[in-house]
Amino acid sequence: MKIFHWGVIIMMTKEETEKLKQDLKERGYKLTPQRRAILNVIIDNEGKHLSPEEIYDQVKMECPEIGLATVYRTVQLLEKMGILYKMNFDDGVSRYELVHSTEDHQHHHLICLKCGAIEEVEDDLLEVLEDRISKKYDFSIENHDVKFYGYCKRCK
Amino acid sequence: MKIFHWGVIIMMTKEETEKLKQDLKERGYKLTPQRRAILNVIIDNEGKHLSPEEIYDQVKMECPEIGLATVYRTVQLLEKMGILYKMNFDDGVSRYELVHSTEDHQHHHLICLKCGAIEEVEDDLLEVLEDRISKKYDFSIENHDVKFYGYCKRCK
DNA sequence: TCTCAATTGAAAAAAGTTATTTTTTATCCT
DNA sequence: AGGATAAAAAATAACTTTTTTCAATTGAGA
Ligand SMILES: [Mn+2]
Ligand SMILES: [Mn+2]
Ligand SMILES: [Zn+2]
Ligand SMILES: [Zn+2]
Repeated sequence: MKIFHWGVIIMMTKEETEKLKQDLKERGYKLTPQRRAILNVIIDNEGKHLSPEEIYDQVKMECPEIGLATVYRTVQLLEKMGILYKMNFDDGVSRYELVHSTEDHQHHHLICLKCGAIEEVEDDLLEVLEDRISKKYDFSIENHDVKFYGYCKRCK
Repeated sequence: MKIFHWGVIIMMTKEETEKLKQDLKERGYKLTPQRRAILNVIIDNEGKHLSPEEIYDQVKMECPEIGLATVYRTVQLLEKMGILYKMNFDDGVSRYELVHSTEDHQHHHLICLKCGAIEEVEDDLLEVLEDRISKKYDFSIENHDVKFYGYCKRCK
């Protein structure tokens, strides 16, 4: 297992790999080295929000012959399987992160207008607003996408 | 003034046109027929969220020789001036709407996962959440982008 | 009217993403 | 283990949206 100066690379355990293989099999998909490498990169970068290109750059270290199209195909597949969540921070690329199994709604993000840092918000706290919207607009809410733009502690 | 079956076209008044001309002049820009036509289309479609291509298609009725690049340039300019707000509904294009002068924060949107209808939410109701975030994360909030995904009254 | 910077339309380029084609491979079955 | 087969891969082309380039035009002011 490789060690980088900023910490240890986390990888899927044997059990997680088996679980993934099983999930894929149930839908008629295969577990390829490319797919494993891509998911490993995403797990290694938990907390970041990587674009396909960024994933590609990292995956090439493990798997230098991989193609960018394979990364695109894989993240789409993993999103369809509910393993990844696709996000848009209006910077011209799509970004992906692991779905946190503990949360039933997507968490919120704080985006610094100066340095671009993205911070995650633990609290949901939208129950009141969502209840009111459900009733007032007769709209059943399945999920949300909440971003706050402003200045982080370092920039304000 | 043209009348369509779904209503009357709203246009900038003389005063609004003068105000815009003044605003542009202050920044060294000109009020061209193309810019006026583009803004008129956006005003005519208040409540919708038009893409540059959609604006282009409509503007061509008034101004058939206009180029798509001019539409892109103009919406960018109007956004920079605080007249338009650029949004992203993850459908592959950017979309624009008039900034509502009455609201200090962008309003929320309800997006139907079945029919794609987009409805606007009047209530902000994020004060509690924003206060808490400001304190807990030491982050000063300037604006937000809040979307709720679910099923509208017709689709659920 | 003359000047000049701003703006335009057309075309090309860039950037991100998806589709196509051929080759390779993971999985299942004997 | 070996072979069949459907899925996935790489490579490449195509596509979509947006930006840039550039020569020609225009608007505002002197
Ligand atoms: Mn996140
Ligand atoms: Mn709106
Ligand atoms: Zn910052
Ligand atoms: Zn609907």
